[in-house]
Amino acid sequence: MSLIPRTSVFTFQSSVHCLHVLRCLDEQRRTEILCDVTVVVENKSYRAHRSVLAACSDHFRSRLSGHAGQGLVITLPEEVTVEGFEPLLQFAYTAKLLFTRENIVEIHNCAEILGFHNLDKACFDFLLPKFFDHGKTIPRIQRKLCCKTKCCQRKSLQAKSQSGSDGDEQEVDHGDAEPVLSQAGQENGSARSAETQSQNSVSVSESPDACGPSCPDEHAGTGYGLCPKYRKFQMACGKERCCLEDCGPTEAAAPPAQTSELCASPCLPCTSKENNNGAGEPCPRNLPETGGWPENEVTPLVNCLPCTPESSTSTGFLATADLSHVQPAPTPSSDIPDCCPVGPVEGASVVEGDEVELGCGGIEGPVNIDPVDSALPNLVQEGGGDRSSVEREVAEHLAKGFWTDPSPSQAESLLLDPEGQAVLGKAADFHWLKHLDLNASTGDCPFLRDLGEGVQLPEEFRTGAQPEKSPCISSVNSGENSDSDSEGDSESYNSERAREMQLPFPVERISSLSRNDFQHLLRLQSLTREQLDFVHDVRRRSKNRVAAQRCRKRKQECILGLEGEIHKLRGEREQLVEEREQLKRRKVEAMRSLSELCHKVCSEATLSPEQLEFLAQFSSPDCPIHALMSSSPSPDLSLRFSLTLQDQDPTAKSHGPVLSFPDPPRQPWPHPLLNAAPWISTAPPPSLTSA
DNA sequence: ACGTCGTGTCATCAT
DNA sequence: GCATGATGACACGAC
Repeated sequence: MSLIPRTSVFTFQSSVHCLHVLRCLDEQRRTEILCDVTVVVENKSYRAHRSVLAACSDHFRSRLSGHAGQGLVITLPEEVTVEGFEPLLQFAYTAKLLFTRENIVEIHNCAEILGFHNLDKACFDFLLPKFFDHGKTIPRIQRKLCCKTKCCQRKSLQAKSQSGSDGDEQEVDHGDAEPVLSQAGQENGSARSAETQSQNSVSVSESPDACGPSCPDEHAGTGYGLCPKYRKFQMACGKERCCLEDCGPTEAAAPPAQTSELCASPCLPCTSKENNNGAGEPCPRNLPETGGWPENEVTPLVNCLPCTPESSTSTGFLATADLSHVQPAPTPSSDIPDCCPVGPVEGASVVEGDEVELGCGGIEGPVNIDPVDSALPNLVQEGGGDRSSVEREVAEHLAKGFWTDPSPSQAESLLLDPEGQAVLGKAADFHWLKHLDLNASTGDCPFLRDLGEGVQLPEEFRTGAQPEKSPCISSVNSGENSDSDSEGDSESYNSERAREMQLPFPVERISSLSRNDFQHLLRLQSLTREQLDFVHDVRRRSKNRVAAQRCRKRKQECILGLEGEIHKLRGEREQLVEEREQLKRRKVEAMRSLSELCHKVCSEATLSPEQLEFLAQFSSPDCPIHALMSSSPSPDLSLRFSLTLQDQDPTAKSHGPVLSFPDPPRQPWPHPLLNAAPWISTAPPPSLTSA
């Protein structure tokens, strides 16, 4: 069927669509298993499940209620067209709405006629003006931010870390240049084909937390699904897994709740079964009723790609559009005001069919999206030729906006290199988002609105001075919400892995249990070798993480303690220095007093030579005693007492000479002078008594 | 572009 | 021998 030649896909988050159920139902619908109703639209009939239709549409619910049996045929009103109904039917089963500028109105009408739930009116209110307002015919696709920084980190980490060292892994996991879709094709070689066919789809999940850190699909296709933090371990253990495992059968087998936890949005991972549909076939889930999307038509997004900028934007878009002829061009964004970004949209999956008119501002430049030739490597490789500014813009986005290094060479290498593609997502420069008309409030944007009340467009965007980053993406990539990413990242990743391995107990117990309890738990559970390895590794990392935190805390406390001790010692030192200066001042004062006393004694009393000599020991040179001593020398005393003047301290020089005993007096105590100097204390000095 | 900081992980050793 | 804790070293992202 001619399905939406120029298509955009918006993936709406809806709790109604249980991913798992949807997956199964859509599979059944396509294979007409358990289909109990036939819907006739115009001249076409569609097999479906009445329960699904009734759940999604008031019209169907009213018409199906009270009817039983398998042969029920419902003919829709004439107002309902195939063009409008098919996307709605697809939406009912996949929660993905594929629309184009041409059919968006038709879809809107059909949705209103059929009373489709979960197609927020605001979506149309938001989309329609974007497509048709201002007299512009350029569909504007609002991007919704979805992925979390950790996703980006992980991918970029993997991209980085795996560069050069994970060649094998890359070959296995990201051998296909199309990361977005690789998830769908990891099970077998045919998956690659599916990816190739799906390359013209841009997938973006709609919920910020739709694809959290643990979103397995983020790894899909890229093969960078491994949490970089564990890459070494994973590599060592040979556990490298691509989305094959992350988004593959294991996840499909996961309970819906878990699946939705991984990807809350209806980004349904392709199951292995789906992927086994055959080479060259896109994921059946994403296929229209005809069994596959026409080559030039849209392939719905793939699962949770949008988790990360890489997947959601760069890779997603890269995968979608055949930009092989598009070259990065220095086309200023300003040159194309209100240009609709071609890139993938967070919260909305943009699937570009072939000949998608991306022209903006009157410039209509079809971007030929060949599902077959739209391999990424061609993106920048080939020359430009005649390309519209839009194409150049797209190329610029790809070349500059999606990776850090805008240099074409590196961009090319990135495109050519699977690991490089993961790096694409690392880029936070979504400058092309400036073309979005984001003047509308977040409330007007159903995708932004889904992000929660806390999401606010930056002032630049509200005022028109739009920065390089998309408000939707910026909040995700800016790391604003990544405060608790680290641990949450690990835990979510472990949880994801635990689900993949179908661990019979919650991963939280691995690290929370005591040693005995943990071993007891392992004894109770008959785990496979892989599960045991995983469990032990999780426990080891968890313990070590806590130990490292303790260690660092102790180290930090030790540093703080040492700093405090240094501060304290410095204070003590200053106090001691001050005390020393004070003692020096007192000493000088004492010497001055003594000299004065000497002057007084010499002037008032008549002393014998012995008395003079004794006093001279404790007097300064300027004391008259010295003058008297020189006039009447006493050889005996001079022998017994050597009076020396010396500087005891460099600082003491300024205070004058100080008398001291170079040697302890050998004369036995009491000194004979004591009799001559009775005012002197009879208490022997300690030095003398000890001697 | 570069340095710093925080964190997780791994390897190693000690208990 | 194994589990666990401590710690240095490394990688990585964020700033």
